[in-house]
Amino acid sequence: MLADDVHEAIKALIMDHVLEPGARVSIDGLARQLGVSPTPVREALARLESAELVVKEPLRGYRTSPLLSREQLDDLYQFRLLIEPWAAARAAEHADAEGRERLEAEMRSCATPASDTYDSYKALAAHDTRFHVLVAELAGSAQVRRAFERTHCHLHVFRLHYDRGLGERTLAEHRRITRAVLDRDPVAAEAAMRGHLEAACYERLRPVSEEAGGPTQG
Amino acid sequence: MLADDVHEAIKALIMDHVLEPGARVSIDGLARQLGVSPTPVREALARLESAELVVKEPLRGYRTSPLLSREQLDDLYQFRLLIEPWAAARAAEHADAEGRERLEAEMRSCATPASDTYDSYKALAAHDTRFHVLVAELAGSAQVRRAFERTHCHLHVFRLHYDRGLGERTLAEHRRITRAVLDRDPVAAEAAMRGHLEAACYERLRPVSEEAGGPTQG
DNA sequence: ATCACTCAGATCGTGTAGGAAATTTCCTGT
DNA sequence: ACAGGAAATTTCCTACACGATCTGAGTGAT
Repeated sequence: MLADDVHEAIKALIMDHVLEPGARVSIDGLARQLGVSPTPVREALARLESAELVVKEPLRGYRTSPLLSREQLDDLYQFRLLIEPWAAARAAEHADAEGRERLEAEMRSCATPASDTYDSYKALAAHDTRFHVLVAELAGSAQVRRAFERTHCHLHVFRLHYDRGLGERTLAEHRRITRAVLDRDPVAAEAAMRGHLEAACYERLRPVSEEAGGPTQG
Repeated sequence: MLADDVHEAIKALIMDHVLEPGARVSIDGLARQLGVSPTPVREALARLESAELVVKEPLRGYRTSPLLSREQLDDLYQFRLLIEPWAAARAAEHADAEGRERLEAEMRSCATPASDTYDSYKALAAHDTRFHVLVAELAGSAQVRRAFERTHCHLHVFRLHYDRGLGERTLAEHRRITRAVLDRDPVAAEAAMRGHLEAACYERLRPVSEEAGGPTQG
């Protein structure tokens, strides 16, 4: 299916900063560049628009979504803090043997690359994406999983700064969440996920405003 | 923009049961029926696919999304219970004067029609949709609002049974939530929203399984 | 006689090519 | 330097061709 290939190609172009945030996406230009006719490009862009990866300006064409503002990133992490700790707790409660094995396999696949190359970073980011989706999946709630996926949070964070916040500490935090899930300890899983997100949030939002005391959720 | 009109037209067809759940959606058929060429129909269907209102089977066409199963409806309300009480609390904390006025206006617009006609039911359902979106909006979190809207929960519930669960009690519960928000009482707003959703949930899922005691969230 | 398989016609999704309308850009004239 | 207008680019839709899938009849086997 050509339209699907085009869809993936454009997503990759956005992911790799070839199409920068806010850049105009010419429908004919992409068609020529990819060697196809405009029709499948239109279909792909229509889907990307529903996913909010591009925005449409009638009679003027498409642009890639702009970078998240400070407030929007804050809001994004607030949302993640609302659903992901909950998902981690439910995963600890409900994950079956096959699910726990998948979680262990994901962690094994990322023993410790941690080189400083761009590719290494991308691999780690891909692991991070898979890990969080997997936790949402193990929670047994398709709604929560889809809600998480539709935030495209890794894409947004990646576009903002693809050099910060992922490293050995991320893996250590993932291991802690994994351990709690495997131990069937919902309280520990929830706390570990909350801590993981708050660490990433503070890391990325630094300097962070010192309004009131205590973390986002209390 | 023709594609936008087609998009809205198809959404309306789904909403009004003209296109039944799981029904095949012919691309050429719709084009003839709407008096346009297939291209804008394809674009509209691509967007509806991203919104999960239709599903695509490659080389075989589109179908409207199937009805929600009991488990999926349960999952949907679990998700609503996760985000909407939170949103109600944040709305009570953060809503400004203009927001509170909009909430009051929405409630005024629905004094008490409550006739038993189909149109009356549709009007009430539309109010219900607007009310819940408005609460999410007043919470100040675009992520939560979008996550809620993307569930299309009113569409799904409407398709399952468009005759149950909406009535004077719904309005009374909305009033209670509104009062708590206007009183800037987050705890009461959260509790009222939780009670509202649980009432709707139990009403719709009856007979409900009697696993353990107490409501969904504990 | 009934059932299963095969093959042909029809139907529909998919991609291409071309033309109309609108916007943007560039040039010219004041 | 600024306003007006025309050319060029681009979006958007239509019309058409190709290929795959589904439907039905017909044939053969059990």
